[in-house]
Amino acid sequence: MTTMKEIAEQTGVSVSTVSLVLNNRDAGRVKPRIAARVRETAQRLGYTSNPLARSLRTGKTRILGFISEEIATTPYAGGIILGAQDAASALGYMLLTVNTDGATNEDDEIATLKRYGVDGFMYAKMSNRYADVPDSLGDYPLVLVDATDRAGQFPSIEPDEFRIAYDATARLIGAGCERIAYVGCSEPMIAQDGRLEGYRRALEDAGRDYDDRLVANVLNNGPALRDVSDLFDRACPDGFFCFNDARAWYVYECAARRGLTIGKDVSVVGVDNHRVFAETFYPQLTTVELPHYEMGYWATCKLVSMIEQRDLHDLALPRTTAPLPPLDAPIPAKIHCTLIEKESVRG
Amino acid sequence: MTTMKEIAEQTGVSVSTVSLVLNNRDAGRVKPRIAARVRETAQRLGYTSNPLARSLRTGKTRILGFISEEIATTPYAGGIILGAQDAASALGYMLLTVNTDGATNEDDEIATLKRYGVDGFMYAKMSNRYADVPDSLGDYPLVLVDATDRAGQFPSIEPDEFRIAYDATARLIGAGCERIAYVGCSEPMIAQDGRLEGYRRALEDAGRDYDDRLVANVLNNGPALRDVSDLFDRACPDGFFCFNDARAWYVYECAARRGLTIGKDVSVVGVDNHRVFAETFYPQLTTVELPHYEMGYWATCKLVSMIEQRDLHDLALPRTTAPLPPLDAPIPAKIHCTLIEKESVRG
DNA sequence: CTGAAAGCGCTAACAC
DNA sequence: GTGTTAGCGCTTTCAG
Repeated sequence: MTTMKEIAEQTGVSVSTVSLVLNNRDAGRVKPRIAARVRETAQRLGYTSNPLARSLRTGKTRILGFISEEIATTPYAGGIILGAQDAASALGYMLLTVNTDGATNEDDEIATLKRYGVDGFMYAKMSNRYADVPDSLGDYPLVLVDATDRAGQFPSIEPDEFRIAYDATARLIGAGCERIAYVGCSEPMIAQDGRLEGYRRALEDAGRDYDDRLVANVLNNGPALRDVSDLFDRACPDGFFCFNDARAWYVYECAARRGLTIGKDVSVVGVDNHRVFAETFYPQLTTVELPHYEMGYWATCKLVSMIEQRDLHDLALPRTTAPLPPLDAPIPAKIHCTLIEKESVRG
Repeated sequence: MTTMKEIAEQTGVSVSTVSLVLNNRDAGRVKPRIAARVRETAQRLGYTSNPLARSLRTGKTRILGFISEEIATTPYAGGIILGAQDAASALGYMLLTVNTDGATNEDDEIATLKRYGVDGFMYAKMSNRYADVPDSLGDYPLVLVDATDRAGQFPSIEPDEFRIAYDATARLIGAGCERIAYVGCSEPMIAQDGRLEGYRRALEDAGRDYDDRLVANVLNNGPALRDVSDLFDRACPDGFFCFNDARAWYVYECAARRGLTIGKDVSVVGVDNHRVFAETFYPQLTTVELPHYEMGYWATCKLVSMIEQRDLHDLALPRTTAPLPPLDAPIPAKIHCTLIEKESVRG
């Protein structure tokens, strides 16, 4: 690793001059000719800055702490982290990712991240819910991902749950379904509340009555299969909007047991259906892919914008081949899905 | 953040003394009484070391670089990372995780990790295969995870593929299956080669002939379903060993279309079957859970042992509630699965 | 315009 | 036994 000192020696200038030039603070301070020579040697020697040494003076490490509680329990955590990493990489940051199982070790992990000098934190949940931000995070720049701060103190990046459900239900209506069911989640959370409301509103806007006999909110466990089975028996739905892939699987299973074919006898729109299913077994299936990657990406941009006091939308410099959809605009999923940004109250 | 300087001032000693004490290098160098007072103020002020400042002198950051190529494309990446993080945390390290999509940005990401001063690297694949280690990693401590270095230069932590298949097949034999099929992967890789061999050997050890009409090696795509379907038709298997969950799903689907019940008409042992399936729909199913968490955990221990020149098995200090299985010994899965450690040739 | 000097928090020779 | 000193790589006054 070449250092500024080496560049200074080889160019015949002082370290301070090198520092000025290489940080682009040389306008009107260093002679262009000298600056050029410095840059040239830096180039030649393949200089890259040592962010750790820099941080000792500046107090900024360009490291971001990413806190997630269920990295291992869902297949979708990866998407968020990937997006966050790409954005961080494009913006010259690194991600220090930690996992907290419940709240037991959370404060420890946060303390460790602080020791490593992170400039800010992302606090990610794997399904949109209200979250209590640990006190220890209070004095740092912080963005919530797929969650909302219950206290309204911190900004967040989350999917537009209402619209997901509204669009999904509208599509089922458009497909000619008469009895559209919603298989939701019985835990209260933003994702569930927003989607139930979107489902209801889409029905009402189409001049139909909301009928709670068509709704089954279940957990992801044994009794769920029976509950969904009951839903089939009591309401004979011909269309299903499913909260997530696990819920959709109950529907597939119940349909299979009744000899009903997905895409022919019953229509299904699910959120985050596992690709193997959607593509291989049920090509008729309509899926809404939650914008995990985009959430991670935008959350990182947001966080960096807070840290550097820059405008959020100046920061979107995707390095990925596919263009990143703007916040609050349709993103490329099989059904439009919108990302929303919630500002903090105090913001 | 309190510094050594503050501790020194408050205790009335010099910074060097504080440093000696707090690094436990005070034996016979600092008076016990003084050492005790230093420790006491450190405690009182809640001192935690600044690893970045330390690294400037020592050249060691206690940061590990974790390189993975498909963090987002498989639900299992999380398990490996989680295990790696837990081990790192227990050993006083942090993980800097980067994702490389193919080889395009790999060298960039590696360079960045080096700039951040990582002490060593883990290079993880998401299914056991031969890997070409990038040259840029050559001069660092390195452990491969779920992969083997093609050049045999670097150590690796991987599952015992042969034994997975051997045990799975033996279980099917024990369950009374007469015509046991293997639904494998048509890409050549360690996982596939080892499992096919384990399957074959288990049959032979039971005095049966290997019959390639009972084997269908497929990709995870459209034609796969037809190939598995053909397997059903040509060989009428009553037992299946499946390479992974995607392969198992083809079997479920084919069985369902023929009115066959899993666990009654056909027995299935699959690797990494998705939990929702295994537990909710097919409780009769036997699954082999790959030890993802353990791989990440042991790989980290191995890497740290190389960095610190300590014995690997002194390092296993699991912080998790469940005890971590030793290397090369049965681990708690529904079928025993063994982890093996491959030493580097030069090691 | 450029360089010398101080210092971020810490470690490690080397004096005393 | 303990303190002084120098220095890791970098930024940032402040002289000149």
